[in-house]
Amino acid sequence: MSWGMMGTVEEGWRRGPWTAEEDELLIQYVRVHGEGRWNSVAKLAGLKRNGKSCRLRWVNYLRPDLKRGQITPREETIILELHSKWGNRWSTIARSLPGRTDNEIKNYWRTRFKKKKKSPPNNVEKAKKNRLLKRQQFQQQMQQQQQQQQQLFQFNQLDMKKIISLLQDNNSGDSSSNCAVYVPQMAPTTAITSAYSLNTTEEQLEGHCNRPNNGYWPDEAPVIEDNGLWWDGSWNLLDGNFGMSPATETCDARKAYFHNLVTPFLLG
DNA sequence: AATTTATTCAACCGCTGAAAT
DNA sequence: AATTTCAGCGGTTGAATAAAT
Repeated sequence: MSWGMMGTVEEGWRRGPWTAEEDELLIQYVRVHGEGRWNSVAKLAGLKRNGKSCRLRWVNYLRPDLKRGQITPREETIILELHSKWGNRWSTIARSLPGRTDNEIKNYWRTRFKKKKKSPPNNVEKAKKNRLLKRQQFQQQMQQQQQQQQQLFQFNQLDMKKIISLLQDNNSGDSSSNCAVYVPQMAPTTAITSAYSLNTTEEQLEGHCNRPNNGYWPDEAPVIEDNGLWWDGSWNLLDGNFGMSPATETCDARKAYFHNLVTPFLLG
């Protein structure tokens, strides 16, 4: 089937690129009926599109919460990291990138990171240089982020100790309370570079998906990392805020924040 | 300026699993 | 319990566009 038949009706359904009018009909439909029940769109909205096509158009293009524009370097970092963890589970990866679709992420990864099948011989050297440059830039970026993370982590550990000692002081009046404090430990550098180190080859990039040997994937929900951090937190961490209150806030405000953070972990 | 080649990405397909009948 | 319907997923295609020759 070629796009030469685009827009033709086969078995009653239109195919190919959507027109502005069709988009408007679909938007109206969702406005009235909500998402879902895609197979009734044709009947209720007067669209000659099958449910599958309608759903895809909405999910990948018309949804109001979609983020337009290019993938940012930070989003790219997340994509690479999550792909190294989950492989081609695009929808899982997309859940950690609000406003981005699995299709978008899949296309992005495939066009930028998937090994090229063939390069014209005279371009081989040029391509190699470009790749090396990009890899070095990526490595440099990662190192900067790691340094930031380490600094923040050290700083936050100090802060955390102060808060904990304050809390323990507060509780010391009650000798019967046997408090145990859970302090989340974080590896100084999360494994963002795990699959993308300086020596990473493109072959490794393509086949680096570290699926467990037992062939069984960990729980899909991309919520909690091994080190106990949430991905939301990781984004903030990359922002340099470590999932905390903004840098402009006072130390007291941060302590209050930490108090709230730590209190749930106080046992006893 | 014209042609060829490479890249991007919207939209499709087949498949799977869950829910409904 | 078996069948059908539906939503969602990942892989693939090919038109449009950009870059190279």
